[in-house]
Amino acid sequence: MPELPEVETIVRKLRPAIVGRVIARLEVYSAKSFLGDRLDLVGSTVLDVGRRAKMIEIYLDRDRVLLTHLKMTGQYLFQNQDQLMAGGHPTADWHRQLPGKHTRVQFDFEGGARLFFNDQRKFGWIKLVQKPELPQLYQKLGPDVIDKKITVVYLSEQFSRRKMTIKQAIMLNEILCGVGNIYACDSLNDARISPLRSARSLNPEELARLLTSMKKIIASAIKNGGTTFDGKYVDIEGKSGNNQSKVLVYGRVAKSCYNCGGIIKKITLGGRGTYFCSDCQV
DNA sequence: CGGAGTGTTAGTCG
DNA sequence: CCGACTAACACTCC
Repeated sequence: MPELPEVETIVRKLRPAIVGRVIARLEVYSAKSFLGDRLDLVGSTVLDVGRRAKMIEIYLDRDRVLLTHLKMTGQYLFQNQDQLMAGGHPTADWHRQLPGKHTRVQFDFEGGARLFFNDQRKFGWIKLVQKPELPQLYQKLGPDVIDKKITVVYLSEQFSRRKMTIKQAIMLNEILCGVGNIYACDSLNDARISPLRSARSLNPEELARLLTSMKKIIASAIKNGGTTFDGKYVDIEGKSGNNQSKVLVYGRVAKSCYNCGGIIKKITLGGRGTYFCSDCQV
């Protein structure tokens, strides 16, 4: 269930794996997982792989883009048959049967490599769109949290009109993209700000602290290859990330806060589990 | 067995 | 405009 660091990790591994490959076959096992007209996809070449917010962009020839949102349980898994036949090492998930129970879409490339879109809960999707449609599709999205456009002045202006809590506000995609539940909780802990504060109540000094924390937490999670709980996020080889050992508060209810030793509490905000330390987060 | 919870986000309704 | 709530779905945990 990827947030920005997990999606970014997938994109970085997917790019060298599939750029230049030609789609030889497409199999859709779950109709609702593939949106758009998929005629003429066979024979298309992958030109590049990118990311916007938590979406993966697979650029094809003829100005087409396969846009993917992994939502809660989506995964891309890549297997390279020709490398195996040439004596390469099996990938980490080689024990995994692919296509499997949760495989919703399968791409076969010329030469034998295959890309699987697995998604247990079927919230995720792959959508075939035309490149010129992208700006329209992204219209309601704020800048990525790591974008230079996100400044204290920008956040202050955006939050001033909102009555919601600061935690809900930093997860709102129309303001800024890429901060999901884990990193929202952790950023607030790092910045020593309570998730229960109203967004408009933060002063510029607190906003600056929060912004620094969000960027730091996200960058560190990318460096660590993302956070894996229960195997729900894995990279394209089926491998878990390494950031779970670095998590500050998410999922650590009743454990002690690394800042101050206080006991971490769990509450619900906007229907999402929210972990924080009421001793040092004020 | 029933109910709650899960890393997302659109949509609806007041 | 805003915010509260729900649905989409499958599975695990208590």
